[in-house]
Amino acid sequence: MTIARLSGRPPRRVKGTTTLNLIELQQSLRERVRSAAAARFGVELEQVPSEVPPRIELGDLAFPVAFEMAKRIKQATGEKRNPRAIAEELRAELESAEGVARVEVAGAGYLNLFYDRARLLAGLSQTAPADAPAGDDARPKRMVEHTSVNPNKAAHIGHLRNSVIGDTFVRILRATGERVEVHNYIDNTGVQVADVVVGFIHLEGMSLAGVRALDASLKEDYPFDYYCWDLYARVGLFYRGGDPDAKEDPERLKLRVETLHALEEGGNPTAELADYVATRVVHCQLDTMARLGIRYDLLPRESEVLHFLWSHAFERMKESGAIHFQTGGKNSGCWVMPMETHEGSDEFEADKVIVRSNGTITYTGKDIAYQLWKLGQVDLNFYFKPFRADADGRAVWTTTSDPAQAAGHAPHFGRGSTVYNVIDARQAYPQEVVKRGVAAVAPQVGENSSVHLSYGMVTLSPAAAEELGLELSAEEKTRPFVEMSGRRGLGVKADDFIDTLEANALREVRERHPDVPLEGQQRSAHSLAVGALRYFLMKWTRNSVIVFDFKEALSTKGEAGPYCQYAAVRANSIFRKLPDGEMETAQRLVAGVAAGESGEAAERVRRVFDGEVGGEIWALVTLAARLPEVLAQAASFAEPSHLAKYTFQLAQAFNFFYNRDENRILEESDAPRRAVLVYVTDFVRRQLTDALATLGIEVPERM
RNA sequence: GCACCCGUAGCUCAGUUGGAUAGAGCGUCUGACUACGAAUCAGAAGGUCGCACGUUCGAGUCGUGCCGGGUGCACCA
Repeated sequence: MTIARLSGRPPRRVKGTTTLNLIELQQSLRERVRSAAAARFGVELEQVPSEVPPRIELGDLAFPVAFEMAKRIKQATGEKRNPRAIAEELRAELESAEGVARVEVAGAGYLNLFYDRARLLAGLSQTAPADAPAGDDARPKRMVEHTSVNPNKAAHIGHLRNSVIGDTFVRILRATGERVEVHNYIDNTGVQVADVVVGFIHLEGMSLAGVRALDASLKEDYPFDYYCWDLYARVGLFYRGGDPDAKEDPERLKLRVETLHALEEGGNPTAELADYVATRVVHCQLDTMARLGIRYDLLPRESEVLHFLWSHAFERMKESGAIHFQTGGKNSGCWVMPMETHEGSDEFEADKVIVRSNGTITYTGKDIAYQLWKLGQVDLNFYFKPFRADADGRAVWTTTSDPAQAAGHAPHFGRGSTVYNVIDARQAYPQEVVKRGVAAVAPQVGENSSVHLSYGMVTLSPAAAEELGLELSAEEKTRPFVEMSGRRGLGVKADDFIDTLEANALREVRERHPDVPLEGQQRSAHSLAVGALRYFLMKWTRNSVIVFDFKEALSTKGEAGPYCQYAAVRANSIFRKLPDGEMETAQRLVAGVAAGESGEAAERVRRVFDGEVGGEIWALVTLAARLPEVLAQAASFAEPSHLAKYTFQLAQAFNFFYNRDENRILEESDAPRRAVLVYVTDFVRRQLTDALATLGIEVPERM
């Protein structure tokens, strides 16, 4: 990964040249505007906003600063100044800057800057070295929790949205130089696990040995997590006495409560069976995520939060006064956290119960405890042991209550500075409670250290639901979408869907490349399937609800991952055919022009960027150069879809460039022009490849 | 009742912390392949940015009020 970092120390300069870096250039121009505003007009600008003009003809960078200044001058002196006149005065100041060819005042008072294109080309495409490798423990650590699927069934497409958002966000943070720790929380003692355990024990009459035997007998096309998926749905039906529309039978629900209690208690046969089931399902889910290149550092388990962490966190909550014991009223006998900001009423209680009157802990309570640990606010550490190794050999760790199992060489987990929880938008309120709880217990870390990375759910179009064999009620048919439901067994299983994508992609690849060995075809098909799926889940802003439709999700045309991959593949294929040494020649030429060399060659390089076609090429270069800025923005807004949109735009711009007859590289006979085209294409494919990699998408060799 | 999210082209969605002529994809129509790879490209049609006030030099973006849709407000997770 070679991505310039935006914050911290400035990017290095290449020795012996005066190559300009785009970010440095913008900084220095901003400084010029600021000092000129102060010197000529006595206006102190705290920040100098800049923007990219809507069209390349309007320039490379614009400062809409004259409007604000006119207002300030009027406020200070009462004198009315025309924004255009102000802009005119600032213009000369900017025009003399190195790397700026000219400045125009446009519209009502925009300052539009045109860069010296040929001169800047080398600097734009110069990417700073990647940041210090992880292991630098001094840097603050970002904690990202995602996936966290209940370990009682196979993951579906809705879970994938969570994982892909989380994983992409992790990649974005790392690309901007952040230190990141990734958690996948395992709720191994919750209701959902209890329900499948009820299924195994009471519907199937199995003991742990029986479950093991069953597991061993299952075939590849119907693995353990699929079995649990169906069993879980059967248990849901069982609670309702066999009628999906009936109410749950309180007598049958007693089995759930008993089981849940046994799981929380631990150290009994039911808990052992549950542990086997949950662990096996986690392995399956990890396999699914690994297909998409998603991995984790740590799998913290609820059983350890409960048995190990809770008592410490509970003490801190009590000491700090964040919670108190209720002796009367509706919540009598409970430990509650007051939520003053929330209006209470007869119907809705304002206070949030943390510990129930029967002594058990609510989900919110556990979450506050866990969150406090992640932020290093509980004076206790878990024991850790390796869970398994990833395909690349790196260990994924998990927690354990058993000191005998603890590894002596575990990494230093926890003690993060900021925690990002990827959780769906419906849990906004409980997340708010957790955030408040953490801040109440540990005011020094405050509310800002907890970020709820919320996202809308993935629902099914009625057509998709019917394709899955669901009979829709009349009411459901009128709705724009149908919610997925594990309880009803309704959902698009992640592995099934990836299989379909791979099969489709393989068919296309085989058609185009019948000579390539099957293994190579499958590799490409896999990359394309991952590209299609990850892009599909990433192209929406987090807020929007995705209505899943098979046709749309399977499409590889238009705004889709394969479109972006295709642009990179085409660029790469040019370089496969390019004579040896031509890339190096191009680099020398561009570097020479950047260093201020004059002469006929430099002049011809300059001319490449003239005119309409030249303007288009330049627009492509500046768009490609914007990747670091986009990454920084995606990171600070916590909105990975910005990167997806940018990647698509870059691919689109490249295709536009590529399709122009004037830009056919291998047929270009003018040597300097050809060199510039080679140089630009190489830069764009590198940026495109980096952008895709940050989205978790590889560029296949062929497609 | 209270809180949060959403309303932009026929459909699905972007819109860079208030900026220039509101953009994509899909769909529709018209064109371009003995290919630096057509999973592509060029072009056309398509919008009172839910409505009304307000703030501002400037509003899809900010404020207020309506209208319409979604979600949440458990001793469930």
